[in-house]
Amino acid sequence: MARDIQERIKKLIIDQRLPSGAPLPTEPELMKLLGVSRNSVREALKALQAMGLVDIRHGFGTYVGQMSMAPMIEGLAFRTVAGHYRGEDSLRQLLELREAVETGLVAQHACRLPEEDLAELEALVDRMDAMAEAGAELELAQTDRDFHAALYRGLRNPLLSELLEAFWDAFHRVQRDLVDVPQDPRTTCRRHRDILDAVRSGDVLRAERALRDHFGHLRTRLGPPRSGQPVAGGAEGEDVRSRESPRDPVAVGGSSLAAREV
Amino acid sequence: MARDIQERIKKLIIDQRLPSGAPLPTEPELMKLLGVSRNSVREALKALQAMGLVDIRHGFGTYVGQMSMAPMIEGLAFRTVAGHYRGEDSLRQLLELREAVETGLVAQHACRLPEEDLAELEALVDRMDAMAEAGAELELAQTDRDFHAALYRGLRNPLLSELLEAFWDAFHRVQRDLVDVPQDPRTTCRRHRDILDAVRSGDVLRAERALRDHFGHLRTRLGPPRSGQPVAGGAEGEDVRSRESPRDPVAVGGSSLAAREV
DNA sequence: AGAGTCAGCTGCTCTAACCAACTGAGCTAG
DNA sequence: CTAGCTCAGTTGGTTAGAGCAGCTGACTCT
Repeated sequence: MARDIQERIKKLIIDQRLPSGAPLPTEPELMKLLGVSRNSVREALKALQAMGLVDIRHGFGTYVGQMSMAPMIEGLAFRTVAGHYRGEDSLRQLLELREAVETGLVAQHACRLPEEDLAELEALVDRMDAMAEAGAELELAQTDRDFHAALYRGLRNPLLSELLEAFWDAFHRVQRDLVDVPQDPRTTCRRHRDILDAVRSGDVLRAERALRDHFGHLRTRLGPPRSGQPVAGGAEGEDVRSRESPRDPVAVGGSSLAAREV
Repeated sequence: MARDIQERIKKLIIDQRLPSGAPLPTEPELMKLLGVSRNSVREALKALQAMGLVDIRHGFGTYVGQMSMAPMIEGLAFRTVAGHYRGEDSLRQLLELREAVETGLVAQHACRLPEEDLAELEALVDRMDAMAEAGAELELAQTDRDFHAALYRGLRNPLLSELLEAFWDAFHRVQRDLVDVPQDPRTTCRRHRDILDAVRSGDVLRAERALRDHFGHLRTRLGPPRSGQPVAGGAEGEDVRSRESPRDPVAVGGSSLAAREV
């Protein structure tokens, strides 16, 4: 039934053609409109918020969300972290995903990048160099992200662009939290310049190779491949009726320390 | 603060290495554990459920979710439907996304598909033919999905496979609900057989072309391209403080009719 | 005219109670 | 003795009412 409430709110957004940012009915209004209690309305809204469909602002109102891929990053990052800790190769899978998509894309349109995009890429690589010199790790990463975003801007497909940026975000968030690899900024810069040069030359194969080298470099930094499959632990849940002892109470209480987001 | 509760539950899953299907503390336990009211716990769980991170079963308990891409389908489908109704080209963008990823992938590994996978693809195309003859639209679509899934199984990257299946699901759900194109089952079968033959031949370029033809065919069925950009309607929300009249109360009340999921 | 205050929205959290689904122990009837 | 039922006790689902917190806008005092 809670699911039903969500569906009805979604239907309301669809039927009214509400654009991103449009105000939704207030909680009391939704109560009367849907004929359910305040609590149910709130739970439905919370779920929709988690999916990025609505945007709730305290003391202000509820609005149609931007429908970005942000919640997907959240889910992907969590899935990756959880898998990593369970001994799966999730981080490598995520990197392979980026590699597969990006190399496929660059092969498709690398030869027809307009000059203005090339110029922007050039400027970005220059900025990366400068930041590598200055030792500004954070800004370097941001520029790295911008580089990859600019590379696929020419596709004129915002959905695709958002998705790739989402993958980038998820990967870097998890990598930053899980593995503490000593970055070599200069190498990173060089790889990106290689990619740019290859793209500028219009040589599709060379561009693909440069990109693959870049990802290969990243992959080696993840360390040796872990056991391909996880420990196959515990029959995948399936029918866990045996709710034995509810586990020793974990120390979750007041840990605002180590609130590293995960 | 509600966000904080979600984070702490996520942290609990991570820290305890809980696998999919493992039981989580009950709601009263979480209340004491986190020191918040039941209501807040429930709202956090609802949000996590929406992201597929936990699985709530009435009268049974709360469990760690399968972390599948299902919630992403939900979000993607909604985003696409909403965009479509707002005059954007969202459905075409989604199709282009599939095309870009799949053509990129097939180029990478089409030439090294093991014989067993080829045999499975063959069997699937045969089944598609049979279903096309029988006029079983639904089963045909399912087999179509299986075909595309089998095509990328050799990559041994479950994340990638799930994502592609998620794209397929989202696209077909939206297409089924939005546009009522008269399918020509035989053509669909032929296109898939072309892809299979090309892949079997080991000719990468031919495989890529076959796949691109397939998507091109789908694209033409979406009708002529809509205005590249949306109507640019209403400054993208941004700072909608002007909460004017809350809109005429939409008829959402008792519509279990037309509960077509959207 | 400008700054402060207050009433009124908004969403946020808590408490308490009851409803509904499911389990498992114990009872009853065969 | 077993098959089936019933009934307590668990779980999550829903409702109600109260008060708290953030924001806005108009009103008032300086």
